[in-house]
Amino acid sequence: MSDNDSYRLDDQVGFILRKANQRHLGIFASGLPNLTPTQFAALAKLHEMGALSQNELGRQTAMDGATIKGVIDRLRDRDLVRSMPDPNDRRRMLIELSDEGRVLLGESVETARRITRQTLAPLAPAERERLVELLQKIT
Amino acid sequence: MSDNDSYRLDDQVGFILRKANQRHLGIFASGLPNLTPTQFAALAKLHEMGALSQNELGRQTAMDGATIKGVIDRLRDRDLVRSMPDPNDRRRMLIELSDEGRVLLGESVETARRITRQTLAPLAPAERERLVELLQKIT
DNA sequence: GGCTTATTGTTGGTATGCAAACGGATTTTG
DNA sequence: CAAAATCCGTTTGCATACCAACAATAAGCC
Repeated sequence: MSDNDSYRLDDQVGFILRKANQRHLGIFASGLPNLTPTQFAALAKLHEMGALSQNELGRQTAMDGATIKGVIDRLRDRDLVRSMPDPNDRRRMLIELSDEGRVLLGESVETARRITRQTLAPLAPAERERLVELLQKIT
Repeated sequence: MSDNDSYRLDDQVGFILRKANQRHLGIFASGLPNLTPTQFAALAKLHEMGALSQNELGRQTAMDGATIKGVIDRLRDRDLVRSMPDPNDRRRMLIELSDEGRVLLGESVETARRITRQTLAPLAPAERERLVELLQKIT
């Protein structure tokens, strides 16, 4: 039945997805060396939505509780975000952008746009929309 | 100039790429719980190409030297691969599939195919080829 | 041959990322 | 209202990932 020799790793979507992601991470690291993609995502979401609980910020940025905690810890160590207990729910920590975080984000957004363009540079304009569309569908 | 409020994280290809990859990793972990995607990639490449040096295997599977080392160490601990010094180049370690590794790979390939199908399930057949094609281009 | 350069594998450091378990707080439900 | 279920943040353990630095070896060049 199953012909093992016909399985080519390089044709598998998971492998290609991992490589595409790798390339993007490289571009990101070159463009914004002092912010990781997840750290930037957290700052960007806080700017979009205002103060959020830690777990809620994790959901908005596709990180589980254990991961978002480390990200927030490192951002707080650099004074890019502040955290304070939610007065309405004693389980929650409210996370908000600091002034420094807002400034850094502002300085970084244009570069972030360029990173997106650079990642999609090998594609024709119509293909770029198509790729994003297809990726959205499998998410 | 740059309107910060028009930057939406959810539209950025890097963020979507990360989420798509996350979904695939979840599917993979459900289907093949005792093998990570990178471990499977290493076994599959060794089957495709025969014995390889450690670094060369890393290049074939898109892992840098530090990463492939850990993967090989864990595979060797489980006797899925063997490693031996290359007689022609004393810097190199030759890595090859063990019989156990070959058996496990054989048992896993059909599931791996299913994982690929499942990852692409939300797409129509024509879209699946298109997505893989576009991802290849940005790699 | 000898010198420079490149390659190979290793180590240490930092940062995701997920699972599982936990105590505390809140919400749901009977 | 009390018990059960859920949610919150935290910790631990494991496995990628990349970078930078390093020693040993090999390859290239004059």
